[in-house]
Amino acid sequence: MKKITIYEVAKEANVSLATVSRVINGSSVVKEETRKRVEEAINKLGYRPNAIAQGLALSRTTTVGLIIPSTSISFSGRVINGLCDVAKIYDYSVYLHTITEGVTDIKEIIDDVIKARVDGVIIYADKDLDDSIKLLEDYNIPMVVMGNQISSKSICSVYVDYRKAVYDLCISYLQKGIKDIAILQDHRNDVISKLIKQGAIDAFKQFDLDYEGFIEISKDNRSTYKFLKSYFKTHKHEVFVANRDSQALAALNAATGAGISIPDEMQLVCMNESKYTSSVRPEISAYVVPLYDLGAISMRLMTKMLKDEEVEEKEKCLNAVFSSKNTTKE
Amino acid sequence: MKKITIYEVAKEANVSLATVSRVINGSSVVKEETRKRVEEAINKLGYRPNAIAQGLALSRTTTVGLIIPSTSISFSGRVINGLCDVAKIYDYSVYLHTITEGVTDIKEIIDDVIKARVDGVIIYADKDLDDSIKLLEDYNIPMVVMGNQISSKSICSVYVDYRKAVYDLCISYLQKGIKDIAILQDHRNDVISKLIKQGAIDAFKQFDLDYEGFIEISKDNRSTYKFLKSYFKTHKHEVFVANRDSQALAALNAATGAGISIPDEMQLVCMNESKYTSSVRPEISAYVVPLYDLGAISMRLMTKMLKDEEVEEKEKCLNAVFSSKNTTKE
DNA sequence: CTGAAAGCGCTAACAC
DNA sequence: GTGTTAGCGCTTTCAG
Repeated sequence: MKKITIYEVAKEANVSLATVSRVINGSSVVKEETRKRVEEAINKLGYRPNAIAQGLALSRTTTVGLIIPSTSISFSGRVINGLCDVAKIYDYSVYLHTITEGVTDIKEIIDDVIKARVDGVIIYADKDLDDSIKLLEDYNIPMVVMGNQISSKSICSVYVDYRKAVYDLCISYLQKGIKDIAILQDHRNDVISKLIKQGAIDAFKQFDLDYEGFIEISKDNRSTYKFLKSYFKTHKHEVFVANRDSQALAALNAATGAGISIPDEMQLVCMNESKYTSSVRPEISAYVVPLYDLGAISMRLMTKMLKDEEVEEKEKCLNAVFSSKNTTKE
Repeated sequence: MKKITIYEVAKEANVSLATVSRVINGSSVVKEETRKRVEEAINKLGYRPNAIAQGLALSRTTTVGLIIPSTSISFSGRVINGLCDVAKIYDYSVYLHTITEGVTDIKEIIDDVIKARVDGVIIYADKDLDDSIKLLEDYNIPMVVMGNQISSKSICSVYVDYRKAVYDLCISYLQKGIKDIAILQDHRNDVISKLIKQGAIDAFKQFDLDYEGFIEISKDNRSTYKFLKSYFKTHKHEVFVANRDSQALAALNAATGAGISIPDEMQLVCMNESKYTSSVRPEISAYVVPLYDLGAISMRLMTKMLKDEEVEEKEKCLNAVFSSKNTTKE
């Protein structure tokens, strides 16, 4: 199948290429008859407009760059689904870039998306990405940040309010007189980890208490499980909060292994429900985070920015909903 | 930051745009001094070559389309990592497309990648994608199929030999006189599910036996867990094989719930190890599938095809390695 | 309503 | 070595 261009179509339909272009873009009023003729020619020849040439002519690519840290890609599968589905609806293409710490330099990636002349960039910010964001801001390219609360002239963000979730959680426990609430650090998700901690701090402050239940995992621990296994030999808490599903699983196993009965002696809450938190026994009580929506809404926001539609909320907050299972009481 | 083109750079450096182009592409011999001058101009102006224009001029985009069924995207996170990492090395960009059954039409997606003039397409084939593949073949566009064994002039493939894995597994059990080996169907991964079944059939044939242990899950079952829960009320097997990690977890829970002790009464094997198969207790014996490699090798293969380098193996087989944990004996 | 022609930014012969 | 120029395929005024 040789490459066939707008010229071939024009010749076949006996019109000028301008007319073909008009038909393709469904623009100005083309006489019904000519349109028919052109469309037939297009079908006959199997013509597919060259998006590259269009991009060049329009200085617009209907393409967005998606930047995701490779560490969170499995976690963000559903995010990508939502994002792509919406992109499809609005006829945008998605350029995928993963950043692997130590391997891929974020600067290079930014360079790449700039070169590719994407119309916008959507970036999943599990770490502190201020630098990169500033870099992109210089290019004045519309940007949506997922997972972080931030905004500016050309930046919107969509995030899950983990802080509030933990805040509410802690408040409800504190009201029952339960104060020994431990929160496990999550190196992989700095930003979220900090938010979660903050939520607890804020809640405790309401009760005139200082929060001191944050458990730091020193960097040299090979795995959360290993760490917790020894941790639970000497510690126990009324409530234990983990961020990632795998951390919650690790906690469940380690605690059980150490003879701590869950939920009787210790309650366990995971901040990110997944099919795995409900695939273990006991099923882990967890917050259901609207991942698909996170991606979908981010992309929708992007389309709005690109069409210069008004964006009512530049920092869109999504709520995580608590789903009580069997690692918490009542 | 206004858009700055090769012309601006040329003017700034006091050379013609051809020279700038040469410098960018590190091509022909440019006098060291002029090169310096041009590079300074580039830096000063913050010039970034327009990949779109380059693509047009070269009729080559150094871009590959990646097509992934949205159902397997979480599963394929590591695949994507491998793929992107290698893409980065060879300076290719990745166009991501997810296909959601019932929502996105595969034909539309093929249309999109054609329009985008990608240099090649990498497609993750969990279902039977013969039609789509033929469609792409018409365009004579280099293609790498992941997860399926197939090849032709313009098609290579990288796959994991699940058939052989199961074959070996069955043989080893049969040699011990264990014949009651059940394999659970996996609707989500048709192709693999069939391969796994085939492996058993082949193994049993070696012992002059017909294999009859394939468990079909009728489509109307809401979840594997629900299905197995009632299944294990009346059934029990010496060995139970599941494909996906979540199916294995479901089997573990359902069986345990039904009072079947694992591995004593029933051994359990999962065909796809994940952090979750080893996050439950007992840890599930499973095959470690080189997902990262699957993506990395596929991309590497693609770069070879695109450079017309010789491809020694058009159907590259990857091996899954059995990792014995606590749901199997010895 | 349709055609002619000037770009969009870059590459690659072909001259000089 | 470096500059000139003709495209790559499409959109978009501007005429007609």
